[in-house]
Amino acid sequence: MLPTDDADRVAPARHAPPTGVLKRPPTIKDVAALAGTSHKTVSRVLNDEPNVRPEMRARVLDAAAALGYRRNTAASSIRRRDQRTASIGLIVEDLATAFASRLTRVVQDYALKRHHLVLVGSSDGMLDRERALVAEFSSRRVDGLLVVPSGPDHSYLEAHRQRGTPVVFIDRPGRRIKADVVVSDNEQGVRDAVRHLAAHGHSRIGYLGGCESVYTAARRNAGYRAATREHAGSWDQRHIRTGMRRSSDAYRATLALLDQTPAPTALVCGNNLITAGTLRALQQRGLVNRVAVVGFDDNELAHLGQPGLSVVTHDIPAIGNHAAGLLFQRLQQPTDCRNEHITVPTTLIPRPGGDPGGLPRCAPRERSYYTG
Amino acid sequence: MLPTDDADRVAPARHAPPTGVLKRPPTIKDVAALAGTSHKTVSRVLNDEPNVRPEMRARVLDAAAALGYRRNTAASSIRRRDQRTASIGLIVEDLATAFASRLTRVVQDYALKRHHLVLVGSSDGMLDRERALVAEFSSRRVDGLLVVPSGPDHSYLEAHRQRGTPVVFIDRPGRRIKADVVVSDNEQGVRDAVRHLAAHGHSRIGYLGGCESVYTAARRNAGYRAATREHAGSWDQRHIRTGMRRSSDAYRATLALLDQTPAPTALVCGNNLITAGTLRALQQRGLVNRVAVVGFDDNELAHLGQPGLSVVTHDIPAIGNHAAGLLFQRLQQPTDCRNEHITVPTTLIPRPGGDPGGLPRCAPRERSYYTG
DNA sequence: TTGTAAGCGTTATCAA
DNA sequence: TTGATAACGCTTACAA
Repeated sequence: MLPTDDADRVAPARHAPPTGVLKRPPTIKDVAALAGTSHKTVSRVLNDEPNVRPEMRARVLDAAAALGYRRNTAASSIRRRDQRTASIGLIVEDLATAFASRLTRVVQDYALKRHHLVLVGSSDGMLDRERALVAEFSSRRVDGLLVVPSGPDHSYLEAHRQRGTPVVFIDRPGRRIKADVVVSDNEQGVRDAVRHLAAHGHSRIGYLGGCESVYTAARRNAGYRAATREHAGSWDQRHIRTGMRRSSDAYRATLALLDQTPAPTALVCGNNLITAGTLRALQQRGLVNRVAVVGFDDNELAHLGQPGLSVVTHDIPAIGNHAAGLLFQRLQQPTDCRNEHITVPTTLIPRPGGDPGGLPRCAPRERSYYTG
Repeated sequence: MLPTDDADRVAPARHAPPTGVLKRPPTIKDVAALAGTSHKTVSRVLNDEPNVRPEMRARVLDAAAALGYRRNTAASSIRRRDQRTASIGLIVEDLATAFASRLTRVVQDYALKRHHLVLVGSSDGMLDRERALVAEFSSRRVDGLLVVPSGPDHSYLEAHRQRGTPVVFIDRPGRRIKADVVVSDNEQGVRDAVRHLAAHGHSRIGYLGGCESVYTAARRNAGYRAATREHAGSWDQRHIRTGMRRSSDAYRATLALLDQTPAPTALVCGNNLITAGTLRALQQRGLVNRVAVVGFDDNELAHLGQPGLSVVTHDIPAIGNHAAGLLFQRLQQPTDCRNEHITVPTTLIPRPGGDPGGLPRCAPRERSYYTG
């Protein structure tokens, strides 16, 4: 390229060019030229540094606006002392799920208020995908990481922390590493569900839960056992089934529970997949409004007023805000090394089956659907 | 800082240091020092440039691995000729919705295969938020933009295009600007719904639609009118209601339709909010299995085998892949300026109410729920 | 095949 | 209050 690097410019720099005539994004040098000052002064203005005459400041801002100037954050971050990129990484299991997308939305809103951007990735529950995403985010020099962890070992994140990238786990703790974590109160959630059903006169309350190897499932299963102990004597061990992986597992298990004598009059489901299978089974037996069901996890069905289905929901805004809050706290005070473990209460949303025609007690989330 | 910038290093550089002992991410200079070569050679290896001895290559790769080196993409992008950042921006209305999050997932997978990252933002349907997000993405120098457009004027994007950032609209065209766009075939979707109901013996098919000012709603309303013209004479104009904004509007409108004589025996709903209101009304009248309903947009209810509810769904994978495909095509051939308008067919998923106990014809999307 | 020097757009240093 | 100059981590140009 020739010494005069104006070759790719449409208008000569000496005249004030109309907006957007550059083939490439304008730089502070372009702004400086238009404002008739040095690029350092432009930098001062754009970074709200002191010691700039108001008149000069206005001239620079005008020039920047006229050119549609936007700071190149890449160039900014490599030069600045703290190397900060004003971005954080978030790894979820599957962004296409309701939990992950709502969590992401909350985190993004939190970050955007602080002029940070969120890079998101889906691990699909696979550790190698998680590590690949962390590596990708690391290339982008994210200032911090929020991770819904997958797999048996997250000690690899220790290196990132030592380099100044704080890590906060969400929904379950990382393994083989000590770090901040924000989880739902899964155990209490199931206890609330059982208590709710008992308060409505149910004495035979069945439970369908997931695998003990899954952190949240284990906590929920423990919650059911705890509730059983609380009401000792009035529960039947034959009414508990755990280890379910698919909705079809729950479908079959529900049919088996219903075939028992006496059969449970109410069922608590440990997650949405299980709820789906259980509802199919109840439908098949024509028991949809006869057997009470409390599901776990947020469920669109409940918001549409599905009769007879109550749900224990995650408080996703609280989870997201706590996690993001912890991360930004670490970003501001990198010295503080206490590992916090925050447990967020769940919410029981009752949907009594006795009033199927009524409006749902909680207004449906109008914005949770695509309405284009 | 002193001339020796090793001050913040824990181990001296002359000894091979164990992994992760730097307080900051390692640079190519760190790798070069460990491999005993120059940083240029390291760059060559990392960029797969020719003319490197295999032995040297191996030494560099070993050193990089030992240090946990990751290329700083920020530094890379500001220097490289094309200024590419290997990232694209995606603006949706609300990431917390099923449509947006599934679309985002598809786009991310497409981009990740090409080693690109996706920055996502939610406009909430507000033009000023959309512009703020575009500005933020512009600071990050995204290589291209995918936009679900909001508001009356998107000509501001012209400047970005002229600077080499291609734009592809999704779900509806941008206004006051010519650009590529990928949309669902909303009109045909409603026609399919009407045809489906007619084929099942319905002759009084009602319709509840959204506001004409909304692009997709207008197309769907037009689809119903077209279907009406196709079957001239057998339709009752009193069975169409449009302009609905909330589910409560649809709730009331449905009750009004049902109060007519003769009442419609089937209803087509223009979007999910409307479907929710309609189902509430049918529930109240005890007509859930008596009046057939076809909803528009993907709907969790349908996947759980809600009896009597069929849905017209977006083909979100096709939409996302087409949009991302168009964008990457533009990135590879910036000269090609034809504006493509791609219409993606919708899918009708029938859920006959006559077989409420049966399994859904399409397997439920097991992965579409949070199952933690 | 390898290394030196320059430069990207920005921020930091320091002199004017 | 301002600006010349260096530096960030990397890629490009070019010389060895």
